[in-house]
Amino acid sequence: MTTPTIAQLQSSSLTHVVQQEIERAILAGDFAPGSKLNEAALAMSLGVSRGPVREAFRSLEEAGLLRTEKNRGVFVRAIPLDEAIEIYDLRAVMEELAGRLLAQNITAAQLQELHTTVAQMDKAVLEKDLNTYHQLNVFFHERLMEMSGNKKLLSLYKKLIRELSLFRRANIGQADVLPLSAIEHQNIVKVIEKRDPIAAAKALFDHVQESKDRTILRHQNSQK
Amino acid sequence: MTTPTIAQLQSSSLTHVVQQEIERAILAGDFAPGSKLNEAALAMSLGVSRGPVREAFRSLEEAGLLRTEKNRGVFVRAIPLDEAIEIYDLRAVMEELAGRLLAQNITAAQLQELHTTVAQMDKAVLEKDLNTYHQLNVFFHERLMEMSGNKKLLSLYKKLIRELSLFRRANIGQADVLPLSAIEHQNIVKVIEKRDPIAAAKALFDHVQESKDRTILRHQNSQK
DNA sequence: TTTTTGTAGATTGTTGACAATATTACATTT
DNA sequence: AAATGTAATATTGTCAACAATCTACAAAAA
Repeated sequence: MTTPTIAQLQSSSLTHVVQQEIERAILAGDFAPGSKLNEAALAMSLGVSRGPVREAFRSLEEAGLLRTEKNRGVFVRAIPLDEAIEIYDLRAVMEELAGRLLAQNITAAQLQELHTTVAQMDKAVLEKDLNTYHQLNVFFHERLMEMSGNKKLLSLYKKLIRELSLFRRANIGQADVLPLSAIEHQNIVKVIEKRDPIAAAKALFDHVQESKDRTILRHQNSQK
Repeated sequence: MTTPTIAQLQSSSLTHVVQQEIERAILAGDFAPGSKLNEAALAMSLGVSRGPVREAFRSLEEAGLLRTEKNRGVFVRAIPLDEAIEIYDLRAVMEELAGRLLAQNITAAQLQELHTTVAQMDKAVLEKDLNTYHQLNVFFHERLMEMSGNKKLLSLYKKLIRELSLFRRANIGQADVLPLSAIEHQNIVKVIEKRDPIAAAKALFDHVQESKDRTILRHQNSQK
């Protein structure tokens, strides 16, 4: 059992706990995009009154995870392809910025960490372990954002990724593209290590564009 | 007196109205950054109960305009210089993206509108009308984002601008830089009109960097 | 049969009361 | 005079009840 620190106790009002739990459930797929969330039922199942649930709803609505229809209720947002593409374009310039900053400021220890992560990804490719690869991929990019030192960039990036996860199967890679993706990651670390801001920015920008194109293709195939 | 349309009535729960009102008050400077907002007093002055006020607080907290301390209350956020710089860097790549998209997709009518706005800005410069220039400047950039066609880009941009307005005096330009700023705007429209995505992206990126540098300088001067 | 209308039930919107926590003012001690 | 402890007050956190609105379904009319 973990003993919460004072800071944790301070920050966790019921509203906050409820918000975290709903967010977790949405991201885990327990609440499917488009589905309706019943205030009273949710409050009951969490053992709280409707107040904190409503407050959590307002937060998650502003965060883009829920959508409210007056007098009808709140629904898990479903991200259409159009919006997913918009998010990818935004993500591309954000990662571009991170790459430029990193090529200028990254430390040796941070570079070492990136190398380790990329090596683990290569291993996952060899073992055709899709789940592990996906987790490492998410971690790699989030870590890049974090290492950039721009906290606003990181928080906005995480917000966009959360929303993107509401686009159906956006994150489920296909086995055949794993080797390609892995090579791109190797290249990203390489140009950052070279301290080449322009190349690093381009490598990350192109990498996200590739992801976007693959997502669009996959979507078109699954439609017909 | 304005009679609200049906659509407005539909969308406006008390929570939403309260949220809009608090946001307006913050942006108008009625609630200064760092100041505490009293739930009960605010509810009373708006003629509603505390519930909707609390829900509005949660939205505005997620939007980055308020900050909550458990059992102590909510405060208007004060953006430190560090964070303002981070926001400028993010804004730069977002406007860069908008410029690239616009150079490829802008219509003749939209170009005409930009020319009109820039002409009005030139007029404001001649008349040394700081307020009008500032308003036109905000409008010009927001309109660029809107014309880019990326709705996510627009909404995120507006969110960042709102937060930036909590950085003290960030938006109050100085008379002597108006001509410089105006020329930059002329150049932005020119390269978009040329349908040169790379030049348009660069022009907008550089323009935001200039704003950032001016803001930092102004901050340093006012500190000492 | 199809459409309309009306009613019962369920769900959300709002409120005021109560509990928990923090702040303030003041007395007491060092 | 400063520091500490304590009671009084004010403020936030949570809850449950009531009001307003929507939904579903059945009955009536076309």
